[in-house]
Amino acid sequence: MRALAVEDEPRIAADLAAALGAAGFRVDLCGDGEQAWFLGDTEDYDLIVLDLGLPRLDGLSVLKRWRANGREMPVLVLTARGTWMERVEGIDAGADDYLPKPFRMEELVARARALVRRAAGRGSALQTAGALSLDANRMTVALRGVPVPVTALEYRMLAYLMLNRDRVVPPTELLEHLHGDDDAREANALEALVARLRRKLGPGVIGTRRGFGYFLESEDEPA
Amino acid sequence: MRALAVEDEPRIAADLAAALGAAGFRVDLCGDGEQAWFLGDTEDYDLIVLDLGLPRLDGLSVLKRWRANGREMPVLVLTARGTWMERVEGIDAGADDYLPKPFRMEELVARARALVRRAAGRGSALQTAGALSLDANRMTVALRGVPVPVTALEYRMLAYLMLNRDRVVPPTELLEHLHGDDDAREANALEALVARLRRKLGPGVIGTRRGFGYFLESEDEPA
DNA sequence: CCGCGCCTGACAGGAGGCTGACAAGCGCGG
DNA sequence: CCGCGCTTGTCAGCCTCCTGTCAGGCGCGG
Repeated sequence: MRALAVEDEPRIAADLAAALGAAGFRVDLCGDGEQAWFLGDTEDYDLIVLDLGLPRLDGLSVLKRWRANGREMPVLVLTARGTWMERVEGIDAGADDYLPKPFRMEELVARARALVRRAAGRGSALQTAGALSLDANRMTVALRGVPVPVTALEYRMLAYLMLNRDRVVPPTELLEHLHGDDDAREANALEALVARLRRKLGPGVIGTRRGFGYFLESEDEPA
Repeated sequence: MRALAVEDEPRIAADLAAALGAAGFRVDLCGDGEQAWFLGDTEDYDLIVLDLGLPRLDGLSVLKRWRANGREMPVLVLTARGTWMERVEGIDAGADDYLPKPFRMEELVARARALVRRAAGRGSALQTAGALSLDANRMTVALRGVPVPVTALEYRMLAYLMLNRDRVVPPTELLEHLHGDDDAREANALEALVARLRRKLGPGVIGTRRGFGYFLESEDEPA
């Protein structure tokens, strides 16, 4: 678990390093805005504690640059200037949490842990098959990274096919999974569902094995 | 949260009352030094905003008497004569913060909050998602920095969604969290709650994934 | 070339979700 | 102790979007 502490005041920096270190982080220290920006942009940190008052490059600018470059690591912002405007700016710049000085070290560590915990829960629920990817957390579907709007039923169908990839799933099994077994529906309902999905996803995603059922295509095999 | 505003100029006094009131304080007004001293000495305020130029008894003297009597409440001093010497005097007299006239009301409110927070012995903890920010200590909600009045139940709902950001939360889970699991409520109660919150927060904050649940929108993804 | 299986567009019924109104519960102040 | 306002669950109506059904057409396999 790596952490970067950006703080120009040596005493506070030392305290930060000690507290985060005791909490199990491997801590890098940095007291300069430009260096902080470089480190955060090139290294992989699990957490960054960022003071706003920095030499050479302001903390808010550093944060904005990171976010502009797509860096998503959790950032905990510290500031002595706890005015209303500062807060709004910090939030807009993409801070995940905010702590005004003075603060108790225990609280910072607690908040840092919460941030890391939250970040860990992100994005791990992604399943992919070919160009298709499902996010089980957000219940969303993306094709080649482009989000595709799907309904609840459509999503469940894709999820089931994803679960049974490299296998042809019979229509009866799909219907049974999508609805209660007791519910009797015409086979055409499934076909309509597949048709609607194919219209959204395009060809080469859901394949048909005539007489057997449906399956997810691997996409890399030339049609 | 009670506040006392000591200011003899009626227009400024009215502005103070309005701003502090909007910030969640219950405000007492007072334009007289002796009365201010009496109030501050006998009532329990969480914050006092004190103008220095007062009739009958000077603001600094009032402040000194309070401190001499062991009154520890946070005092924010206002003065038109914003010289350096004045400031030192104010701090020596026991002021916790100092604001020269003219000032922006937002800054006064921000400093007032900071004082109250500091007096409470802990820093405020902000969590943000998109344009939304929650203050876990004060149980307040702000949208793009603008405070939004929410009820306790509404706050808990937002807090739970914030805790599970980047995830669609099923209605059953939300209901279970908001009330005891044993408590059986109609699903419509949740919908009504969401509707009321959306009326306060506007669109683009609480999203719906039909058939799955609710989630906090990240501000840039239009579902 | 034939037939069956699958696909597709259109459509209507219905479920899920939204909203305004209302009333009971609750705390707070007088 | 009473009254008032705020909060919140419930209800009914409405609206949107989903989804099953139907009819017809295409195409693969024989």
